[in-house]
Amino acid sequence: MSTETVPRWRRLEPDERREQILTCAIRLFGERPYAAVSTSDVAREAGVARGLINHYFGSKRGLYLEVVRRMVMVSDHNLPRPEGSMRQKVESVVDWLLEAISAHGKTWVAVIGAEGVGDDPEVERILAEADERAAEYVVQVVGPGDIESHGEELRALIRAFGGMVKAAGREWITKQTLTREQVHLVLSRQLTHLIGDVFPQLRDDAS
Amino acid sequence: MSTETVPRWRRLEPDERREQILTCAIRLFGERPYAAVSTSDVAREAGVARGLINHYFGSKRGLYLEVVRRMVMVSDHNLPRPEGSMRQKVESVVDWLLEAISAHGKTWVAVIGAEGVGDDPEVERILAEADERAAEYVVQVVGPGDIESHGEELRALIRAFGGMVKAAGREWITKQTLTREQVHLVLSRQLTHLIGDVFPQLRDDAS
DNA sequence: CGAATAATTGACAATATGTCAATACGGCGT
DNA sequence: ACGCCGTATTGACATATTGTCAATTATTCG
Repeated sequence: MSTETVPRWRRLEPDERREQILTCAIRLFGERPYAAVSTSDVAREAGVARGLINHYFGSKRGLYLEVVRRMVMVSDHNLPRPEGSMRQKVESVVDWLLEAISAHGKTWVAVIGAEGVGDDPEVERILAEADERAAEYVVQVVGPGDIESHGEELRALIRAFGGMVKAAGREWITKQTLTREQVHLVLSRQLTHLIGDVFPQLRDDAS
Repeated sequence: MSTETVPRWRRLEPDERREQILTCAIRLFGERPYAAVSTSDVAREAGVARGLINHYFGSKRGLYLEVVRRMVMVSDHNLPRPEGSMRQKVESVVDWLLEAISAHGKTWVAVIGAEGVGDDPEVERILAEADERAAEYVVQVVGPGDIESHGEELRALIRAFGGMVKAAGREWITKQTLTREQVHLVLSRQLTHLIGDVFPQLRDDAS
């Protein structure tokens, strides 16, 4: 006769439990808009009590912010530092950008997709930081050597270019109106033109 | 002795009341994220009972969608049809884009600002339609005459370019890292390059 | 001036979120 | 093996928010 008492719930390490809840939250927030996902949904999905979510993330908003952070975070490691001609470097950078996009795939689209009205300052900050990092990397690789001055303008240009990268990514991934090769061509050419022609003129005008 | 009975509330025409509520909603949703705006807030702001919001817009989400629509809607009227050289036409189109942006100002930024994770299909649809209209207009003005074929690719390119327009707009309006003149220069040059050099090559490659 | 119409209200029910004391899992020492 | 203890986890409670709808009242029309 089995006197084994089966535990009603498993006790996990905080980091572990946090991660598990976060995984479920990422999926649900990726499928439905914020308001359509209740903390009960997340709790049920994770198989835990709803209160545990508040214990680990404070509030629903806290959980949401963590999801956003996790989704846009890019590991600073193994960032390639391509060498060679400008053309080669540009193509490498664009390749890296597209790779980052396809890696996240559908999830990525949900992240950068416009929810519409109502910009949450904190969300804004997280996304802005991710954009800034990507821009910084691009500048490091394909930027001209002499950016002691007007470096801020250059980064601003690259961030603006980043908007085109995202939009082109949507055309490729979700709308499928462009192939990856086409997107690669367009972004490479545009970036080359931006760095080689537009930025110099902008710099000269400002002098 | 005044026997005048002052009415507790004014009775407005449905269109009028709808508009009034919508105005308040636009302001509030522009200031705070969706979840941080309660229908009670909107009702209080408009000086009406909360139930009236549901009467006119069905649900909070319905009100929100209406706000989004109103914010991204561009009147199809008085769209300029600039003539002249390609350079002039491009500059006119870019001017129009920037004008549309500055008209809405801060509000506009909130609209196209990424809320983060969780793409509402309906919101997505509204924004996509607005983008499509803008792209169509740009193609009509600065597109090459012979777009009987590859017109879809061209519109896709312009929509991608639209992403850069928005991002550049943010740099100008909110971050103030670029001036309007600088943004104008960048977008004009990039659009010219896109239409004149990139698209032809893309078309030839696909032939 | 009185009745009809419809805009508007306010109360009610259902659902979602945040809080916290009580509970029970599981490691640790004996 | 066994019981103790730290703490991960629960579950109930209080509050806030949303949607519904019959009752109310401002306004129009004869």
